[in-house]
Amino acid sequence: MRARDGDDSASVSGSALGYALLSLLTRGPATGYQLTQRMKSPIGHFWTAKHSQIYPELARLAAATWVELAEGAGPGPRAKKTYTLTPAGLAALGEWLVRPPVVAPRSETVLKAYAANSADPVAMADLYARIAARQRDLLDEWEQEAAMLRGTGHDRPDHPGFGNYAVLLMGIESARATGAWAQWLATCLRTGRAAAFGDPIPSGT
Amino acid sequence: MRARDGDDSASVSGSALGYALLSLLTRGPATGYQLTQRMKSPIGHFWTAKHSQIYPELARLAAATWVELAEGAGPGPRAKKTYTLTPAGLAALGEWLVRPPVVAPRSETVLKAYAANSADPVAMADLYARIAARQRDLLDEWEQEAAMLRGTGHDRPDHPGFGNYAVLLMGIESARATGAWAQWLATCLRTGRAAAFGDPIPSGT
DNA sequence: GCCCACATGTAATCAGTTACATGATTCT
DNA sequence: AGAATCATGTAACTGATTACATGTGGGC
Repeated sequence: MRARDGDDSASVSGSALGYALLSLLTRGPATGYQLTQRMKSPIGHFWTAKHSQIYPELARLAAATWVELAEGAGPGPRAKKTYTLTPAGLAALGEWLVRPPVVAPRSETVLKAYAANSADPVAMADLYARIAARQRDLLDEWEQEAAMLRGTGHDRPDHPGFGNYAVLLMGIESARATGAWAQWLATCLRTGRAAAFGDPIPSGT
Repeated sequence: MRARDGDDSASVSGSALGYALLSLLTRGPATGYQLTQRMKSPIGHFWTAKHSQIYPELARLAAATWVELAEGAGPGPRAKKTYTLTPAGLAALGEWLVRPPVVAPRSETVLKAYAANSADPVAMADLYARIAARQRDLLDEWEQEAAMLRGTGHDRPDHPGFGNYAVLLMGIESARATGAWAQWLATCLRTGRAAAFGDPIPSGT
C-alpha cells in the first residue's frame, strides 16, 4: 500500500493484501481479529495473512478512506475497532478486480518434485502418497460443502456468497489435479517405472 | 539461508530458494546468469527468482560449501563464476526434499474471484475468459512438450530429466483445472446465471 | 550507432513471518 | 488453576522486487 493520509486522490494504489481485506469486508463489517478468522476459509487455501500483517494494513486502508472504523470497549487493554467498507473502498476494489492478476504462483510441492531423483525414492514416494491422501480428503470435504452451497443458491453470480462458492470450486479442481498428480508421482517413484496418469490408487500404501 | 562461513556442521538450514538453486545445479554446473535462465522453464511456472536474489544466495551456498565455484574471465568488468553442486550440497538437498512442503500457495487469480460480485460482471467475465484462453494455450503447448519427453524416456523416474517431466505434468493438470474453472466462472458472470462445470466453451467470445 | 545477449553485482524498498507484549472472559 | 477465545498491537528479521550500476561482443 502506497496510500497515505492526505493522498486521497487519483493514483492511490494498494497491495494484494489490502484488496483481500476489502474483499473480506464486502461480507460485512468486522474487527481485525474477525478478518483474521474470516480469511481462513475458503480463501485461506489461496491467500493467507497473519494478524501482525493485517492490523497495520487496516490502518493504511483507514488512512486512504477505503474503510471506516468504529471504536468500542475491547476485552483487553486496547479499544476494539470495527471496520466497515466505504464506497471509495468498494470502488477501488472494483478497479483492482478487473486488472489482470500479477502475483506469480509458488508451489514448494512442485519445486520438490523438480528434484525428485536427488532423494531417496521410497521416502519421496511416501511424501507424495501422503500429499495425495490429504488432497483426496480435502476433495471429499469441499465437494460436500459445495453441494450444500449449491442447494442454497450460492452458485448464482448475484448471490452474495458466490465468491465463496467460486473459490471452493477452484479448491476442488486444485485438489483433484494435485491429488491425481501426487498419486502418479508416488506410483512412479515407488515402482521405479513410468506410470500412466489417472490410474486407480494401487493397494498396499 | 542461515548458513554462514564457519558454520559447516549439524544444523545448517537453507531457504526454499537455496534448495531451488541446488536443484537447478543437479542439471549441471552453471553461472548465476544461466541459473536465472534455467529457472524459467519448466519450474518457473511454480517458482521464480530474479537475478538480484540469486547472486547473493549463491554466495551463501558457497559459504556453506554446498556449491563450489570456478572463476574465469567474464564479458563485463567482473569475473564469470561457474557453480558446481558439491556432495554436501546434494546431501542437504536430499534431506530437504523428503520434508513436508511448508510454503502456502498464493493465487491472485482466485483471490479476485472471491470478490467476483464487487466488480462489473462484463469486465470480470472478460478477464476470466482471457485467463481461460491463456490456460488452454499453455495446455496445448505443454501437452506437446510432454509427449516429446515421453518419447525420449523422461517419464521414467531414473531418467535425469524426470523432474522436468513431473513439473510439466503438474503444469498440464494445473492449466486444465484453472482453464476449466476460469471458463465456468466467465460463463456464470456473462450469463448472470448458475452454470454447470465443464461445459463446452460457448460461442461468441 | 543501436539493440541484444551475456554477465555480475548493490541499494532501497516492500511483503511476510516469528516472536514479544498485554489483558478480559469463558469453559473445563 | 489452566487453557482457549477474543482482541490489538510492535519489533526484528527473512524473503522478494525494483531500480541502479557496469561493461563486452555480436548482429543489423
